[in-house]
Amino acid sequence: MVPMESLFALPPKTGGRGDLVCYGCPARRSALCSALDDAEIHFLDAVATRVRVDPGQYLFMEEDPYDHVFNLSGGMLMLERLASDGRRQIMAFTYPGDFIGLGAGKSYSIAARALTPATACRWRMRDIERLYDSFPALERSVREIGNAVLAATMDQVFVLGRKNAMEKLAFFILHHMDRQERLFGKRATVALPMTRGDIADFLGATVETISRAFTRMRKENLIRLADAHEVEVVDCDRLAQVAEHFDT
Amino acid sequence: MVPMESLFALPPKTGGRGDLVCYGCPARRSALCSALDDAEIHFLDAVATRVRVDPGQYLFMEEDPYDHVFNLSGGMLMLERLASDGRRQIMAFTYPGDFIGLGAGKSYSIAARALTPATACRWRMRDIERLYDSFPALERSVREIGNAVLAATMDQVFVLGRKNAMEKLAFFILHHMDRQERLFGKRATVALPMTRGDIADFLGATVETISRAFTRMRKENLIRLADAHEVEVVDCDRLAQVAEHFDT
DNA sequence: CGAAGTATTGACTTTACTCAAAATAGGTGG
DNA sequence: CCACCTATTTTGAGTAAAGTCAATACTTCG
Repeated sequence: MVPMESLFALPPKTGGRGDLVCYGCPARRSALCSALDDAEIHFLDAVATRVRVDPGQYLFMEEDPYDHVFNLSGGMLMLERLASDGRRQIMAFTYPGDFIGLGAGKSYSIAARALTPATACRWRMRDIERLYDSFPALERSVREIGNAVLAATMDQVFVLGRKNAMEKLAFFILHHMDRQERLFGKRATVALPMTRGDIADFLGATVETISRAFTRMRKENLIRLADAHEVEVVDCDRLAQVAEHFDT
Repeated sequence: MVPMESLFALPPKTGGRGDLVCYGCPARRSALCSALDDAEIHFLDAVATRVRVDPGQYLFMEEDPYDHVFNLSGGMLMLERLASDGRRQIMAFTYPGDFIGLGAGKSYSIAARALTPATACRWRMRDIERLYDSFPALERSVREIGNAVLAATMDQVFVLGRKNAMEKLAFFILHHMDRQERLFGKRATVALPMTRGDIADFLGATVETISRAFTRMRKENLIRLADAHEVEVVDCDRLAQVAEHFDT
């Protein structure tokens, strides 16, 4: 079994080619950075700050003034919203290459918290907006990222509004399998570094319901669990069917 | 009681000033169109088609090729997603001035269906994208609209994932009160032209649960119902408290 | 090794769903 | 304008899925 840590490895401090960190960055081909070519990327690099967050720590919190955007280069974050009475909703789990900081208003409406050790590039909104003027492709990329994030959020709305516990969890596992295949290639297991509570707060359920759904999937031989955070999908097609429709 | 129809009145066929429909359009100050001034707006007008949809009819459907965007000028639409087994999730109810057509991929991921008689401006995506090159402010507007829509969709995620029936409905009524106040000014009642079933499919519940929540709010004197589609909010602050937290 | 956090399981409760029926509203044609 | 038909809304009664509370097992990490 490949240790999960290795999947979310942090990027090297220096690039492989030339002198720019960007050249060797695992997020170089991400939706944001790929908008600029190797000749242009140093404009983005010049106004970037590299930040690092340890598990459990926040990249930003809900009330922080909304004046920076980020591109995750290594590790995994979760974007969460907390209500005054303690109820929590997780909006997304983010992977290397993901752009973070889409929003409106004067403060963030979500907090970004590290699930694994993570590194990100940070830009002041003002600097990014100035770059939009020089590189329209950059603004186009951000707009398209926004469209993709919106589409994913609408998927989540459907799942939360209209799916039961088994369907929700099947959707969740398949989503992460897909993301991890794209990033790391096909592998034996799906890594789920978040807790059962985190999954519950993403899917609009309770820890117990999620735990029972895992157990049920295991018993019905849809998945195998090496440990709580390593899921082997036994029958992908059948799991996809479950995600589509499951009745008792 | 002001008839609901009048709120969603369709725009006049010709503008009030000059020869451009845009000049007299109720959506002239909308997030999209206000990106261009009176001198520039004719570039947008030149490639626009005006379309009209009757209640129950579709502006576009889920499978249609995704190659047009719209700006609603009059009436109300709902954006809905349908699953193969008949389950439906409504993503939004749109008001005059709303931009419609944010998304990703080759076909729409939602359908847009008229709730009242509605009119909209339609543009081919290709034409709009060409205008982005000449008017960066237009692309900026669309990007910002996307951010606002994403924020609203995240609110919906929280509501669906973490709120009970009474909280959901309180949130829903207050949302539409707010939108209608902004558009039409403060008025005695909130117009809800959609059916109970539509509300249920927006809030991730059933018709019966929504109907019972309305009845309960009426009995607790939070609202009064002239008829099923005209809600008078008796105590706005208390309704806001209910939206925040309600227990039995 | 012990402590703390996390995960699972069990027993019971509750909220919302389902099915069914009655009441109400809306629209059409006579 | 009224009667009838249909769709919508409301209400009731019973059920089921998920929530709550509590105990136990398992991990991780100092």
